Amino acid sequence: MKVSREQAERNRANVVEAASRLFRAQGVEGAGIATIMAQSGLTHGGFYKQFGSKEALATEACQRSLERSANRWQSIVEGAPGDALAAIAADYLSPRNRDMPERGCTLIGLGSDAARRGGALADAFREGMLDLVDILEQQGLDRGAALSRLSQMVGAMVLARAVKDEGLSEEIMAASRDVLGDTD
Amino acid sequence: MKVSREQAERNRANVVEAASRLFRAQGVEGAGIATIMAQSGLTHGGFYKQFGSKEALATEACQRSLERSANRWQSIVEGAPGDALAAIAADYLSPRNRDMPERGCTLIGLGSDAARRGGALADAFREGMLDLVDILEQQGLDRGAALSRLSQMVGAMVLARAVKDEGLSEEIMAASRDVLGDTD
DNA sequence: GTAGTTAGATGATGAACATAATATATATGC
DNA sequence: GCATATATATTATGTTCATCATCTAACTAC
Repeated sequence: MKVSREQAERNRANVVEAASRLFRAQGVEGAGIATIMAQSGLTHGGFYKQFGSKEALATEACQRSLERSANRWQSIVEGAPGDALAAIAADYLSPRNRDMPERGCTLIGLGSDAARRGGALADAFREGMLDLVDILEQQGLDRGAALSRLSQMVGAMVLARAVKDEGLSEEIMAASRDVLGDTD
Repeated sequence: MKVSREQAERNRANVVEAASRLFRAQGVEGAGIATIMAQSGLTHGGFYKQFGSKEALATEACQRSLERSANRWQSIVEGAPGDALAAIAADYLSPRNRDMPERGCTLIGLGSDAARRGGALADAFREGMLDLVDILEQQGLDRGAALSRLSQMVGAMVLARAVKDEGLSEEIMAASRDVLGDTD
């Protein structure tokens, strides 16, 4: 049944939002269209009226969630002007990011999907990542320092999530927080 | 049809080897039993005579390939006794590791699978990772430095693979090679 | 050299999947 | 208020998947 234009728009946004959460948590292959639509309160059939393909949805979801990360980082910067870089690292290397992949950083959640699937998804991934790099550079880092700092955070979170050992994972995060704490 | 004991053992090892390659390249979900068996010159049916489940195969494959990584690192150490840490980083942060995921580092290839699936696969991942950390510690790093150094390498490779942009990916790898070059 | 064991082949099962065609009900344009 | 456009539902399609039951032929042990 038809639905008001605004409702339709809201529905579409909800689908992207649900996809962003489910893809981050389970990967693009792991989450099915039907599940995503159901989580948005819709049935799977209408999907292709709104999105060209699963890939297109994944691309939009990636875009959206990296945009959110950038906003989050920006507000950390505004909240901690003195030591923004360390504050971002501390926020990133936290149990929240480790234990809630569906709300955590997309660079971790979709990194392997971008690498394997390439295409538009990888493009969105790259652009979103570069926006994060920009934020780091605005804190006085040169490009190389920004890239290596981001790599440090991403790698620590990949490992912290993978080891499934509370103590070790805390050790991993702490080690990188230490390295990133003193603004280099 | 039955096959000699040695041949059977060789077949089994081939299956693990093929699985290790395919899982790294396509993820545990992305590679099917039939494909793995076919790549080993077998049909899919006999699989469950040799392995309890796909998960069990993934665990063995993970173990095996991280063992190989440790061997590779060890031989780099022996080949470059002066600057082993930088040599390991240079070997790791290379187009070879980026462009050939099926032969590249398992921490990258199976990181998200370990995080998402947990269980025995995550255990194997953790133990294999700790063996790599040990090698770094044997080069004079304390535990924290070893963990953060490994995180740096892993994160850079995750991003270098994901961006699908030769120039940027080289920039990412170079940035981390720089940071890891001067033995800290 | 025969008996029994077993590695692997064949084929089946049922679930999940992406995609798509058609149907339906409702909102919007007139 | 009527006609039309369209957002979503229903249902279908064909594929792929992990797992498993059954069969067969060759190896090993006696």
